[in-house]
Parts: sequence; C-alpha cells; structure tokens
Amino acid sequence: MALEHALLVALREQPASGLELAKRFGRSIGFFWHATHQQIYRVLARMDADGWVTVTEVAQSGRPDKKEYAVSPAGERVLAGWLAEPTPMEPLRSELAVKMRGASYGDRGAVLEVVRANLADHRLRLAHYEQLEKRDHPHPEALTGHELDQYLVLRGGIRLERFWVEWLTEYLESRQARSPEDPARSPEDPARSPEESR
Amino acid sequence: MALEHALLVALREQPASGLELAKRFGRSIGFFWHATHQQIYRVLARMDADGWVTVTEVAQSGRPDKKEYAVSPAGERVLAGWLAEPTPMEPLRSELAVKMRGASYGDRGAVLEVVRANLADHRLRLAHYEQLEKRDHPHPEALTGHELDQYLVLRGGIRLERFWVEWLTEYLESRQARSPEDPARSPEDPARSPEESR
DNA sequence: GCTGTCATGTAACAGGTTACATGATTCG
DNA sequence: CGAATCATGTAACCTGTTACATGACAGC
Repeated sequence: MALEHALLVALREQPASGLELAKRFGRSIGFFWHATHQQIYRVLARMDADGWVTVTEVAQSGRPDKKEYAVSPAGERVLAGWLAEPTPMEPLRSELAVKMRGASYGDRGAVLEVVRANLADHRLRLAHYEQLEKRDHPHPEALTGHELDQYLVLRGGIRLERFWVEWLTEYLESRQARSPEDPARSPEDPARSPEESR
Repeated sequence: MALEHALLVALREQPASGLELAKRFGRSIGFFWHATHQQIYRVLARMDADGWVTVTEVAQSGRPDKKEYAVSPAGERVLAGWLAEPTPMEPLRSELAVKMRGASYGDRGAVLEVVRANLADHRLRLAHYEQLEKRDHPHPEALTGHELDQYLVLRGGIRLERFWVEWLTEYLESRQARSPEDPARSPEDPARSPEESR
C-alpha cells in the first residue's frame, strides 16, 4: 500500500501521464522505488476512482492523446496523512546475500563470478549517481525545501551503492585471499564434495 | 522464485521443521531475507511435491510431533544450479525514502519524527549485529568455508545498518541546520500551507 | 508498406501478507 | 481450568510480474 503514495509524491512534483510516470520511476524517484507501466495504470485507475487524482485528456501534435493526472485536494490530504504515519523498518531482501551465504553448497567459483558481476553493476550505478550529483546539485549548501529533499535522497542512493561496492569488495578480497578451494579443513559436510567445478 | 532457494540453503545448514525455519529467518539468514511461517509451509509443501526435500515425522517428548525437512539429492542439484546463475541487481524499495523526498507536501516536522524513529531502530539493530560479530566470530581471520561465508554476510548486515545510520543522520543534520520551517521561499505550492505542525 | 515509438490497457499468474483455525502439551 | 507455547495449516486478499493486445502516428 505504498505505490499509491509514491505516485502522489511524483504527481505533486509534476503532473504526468502513466507512461511518463513509469519513465520517471526509472530515474530520480527510482533510486528507492520502481514500478512498471502496467502496475502504474492499474493503481492510477484506482486512485482516480477514489478521487485522489484528476484526469485531463491532453491532445498532442503528432502523437496519441494522453491522460494527464494531477493530485486532487483529497489526494493531498491522503498524502499529508501518510507522510505523518510511522514507517516500519523494512527488511532488505537480497538474493545475492543468500548466494554468498550458501556458496559452499555449489560451485564457489561460479558464485564469485556472480558477485563480481554485481559489483561491476553497482560500481557503474555509483558512478552514474555521482555524476548526477555533480551536474544537478553543484552547490548543495545553498539548497532548501523540496530541492534539498531531492538532493538528500540522491545522497542516499550514492551511499547505498557505496555500501554495495564496499561490502562486495570485502567479500571478494576475503574469499580470494583465503582460497581458492579453501585448502583442507571443512568440518561440515564430511562425505560430499560440493566444491567441484562444473 | 527465491524463497525456495533460501530454504534450501537453510536446510543444508541444518534440517528443520517449518516453524524452526521461520524462527531462523528472523535471525542469521534474516539479515537479508525474511518469511513468515505461513509462506514457509506453503513453499515447503511445494518443494516436497517437487522432490526437492524429504520429510520425516519426528515425535517429540512433551510437544506435538514435527515434520523435519531435509534437502534431497535433487534439491542439492537445484541449489547448485541456482547458485551459479547470475543474479540481477535488485532495486531497493524504501517507503522512508519516498517520505523524505515528499516531505514538502505534508508536515515536515512529522516526517522528521518518522526519520528519527527509524534512525533509532537502525542504531539498535546495528548494536545487536556488532554484538553478534564479537560473540560469534571473535577471530575472523581464522575462518574458512561456510563459517567464513556466514561471517561475511553478517559483515554485510553491519555495513547496511551503518549505511542507514549515516544517511539518516546526514538527512536530519542537513534538515535541522537548514530549518526549522525553511524560512521564506517555497516556489512550489503558492496558495496552500502544508508546513503547519500537527 | 514496415518498423519504431508513444500511449493505454487486459489477463493470468506468482509471491507475499493478514486473519483465522486447530490441536497438543506445559505451567501456574 | 486457563493461558502460553509449539506446531501445522487454510482462505482471502493484495501486490507485483510477465505476456500479450491495440491503435495512432513518424520516418524510412
């Protein structure tokens, strides 16, 4: 029950059509939220039915019409109410972490490859975010209001990617220093030999 | 399609019943994964039907019987195959971040309260993880095999909580220094007055 | 005329959450 | 006897993902 509210924030920043919202969810707001257009259409329809948004058909030159959504006064009240509610701490769910933890039960080299690939992705994204920071917020100390909020959330995106890069680097360094193949001692799993390369 | 595999990892570490798994998912494995007992029972039933696990009814003294699940050879193959597959980078989804970004559209003081509460939670959890680290892994440089994997995933939990503490602290410091009430200038929202305290 | 993009959607399914139901046993 | 804990489950619902469908116009 939170995509609704993410959409309300996005629409208060700038009224938009379903597709435009989907694109924006790949960018700025997308540091910490994501949604596909199908989902957005569904939720938008419900929000319209509930009177949280208003719709205007907008004719465009050389393109199909679009429906532009904007937050209604009722939607503003809903948003303001939601913002003041406590948010429970959400547990992170990471498939990669499960693989790291379970690496002994398969081909450890393959898991290291998977981790390396993820590390590369996170490095790329970190570089991208840092570029955005430089380009869009060259003077952060002067920011106020919503612009400051946007900047601080981007900072979160940067810090999160740094977390990934540092953690995965620590993992790879420990794993590569203390292997390959973990010579001798594996007290668990006496009979089976799970470390064979495929 | 990943709870299955998380359960396979957990069951290879130690065969267990549905409830025991649910409890473990609140602890160690729970740094990066979580599931309720209802969900676990459902998935366990499917895994049994698919032949990934074997079940043994275990009579207990002074307690109801339990069904102990263990990974079957077929399950081991499934797990090994999954471990070698690439994992796509999962986007974090954070309600709190949406609130931080949208704070201008409601009562900013209330949002700061929400952030403070979350910061306190993350500090607590960080302290707990650091305690686990000290207690369960006093000599990390000597670890190998699965024990090293466990330690490194715990390290990830610690780093993640540090990320939260640092980010939310940065947010609060910037926000408290550069306010309260962001005197004057709010180019957005000329008519309405969303900053009133509740 | 074909391909690509903009734009909106439907349908089926998979995954996760919440509420409820049941039964045994221990402890006060 | 009542409450708490262990243990297993069902049912309803909500969310999210994937695949597909449709139509208009733009450019080659």
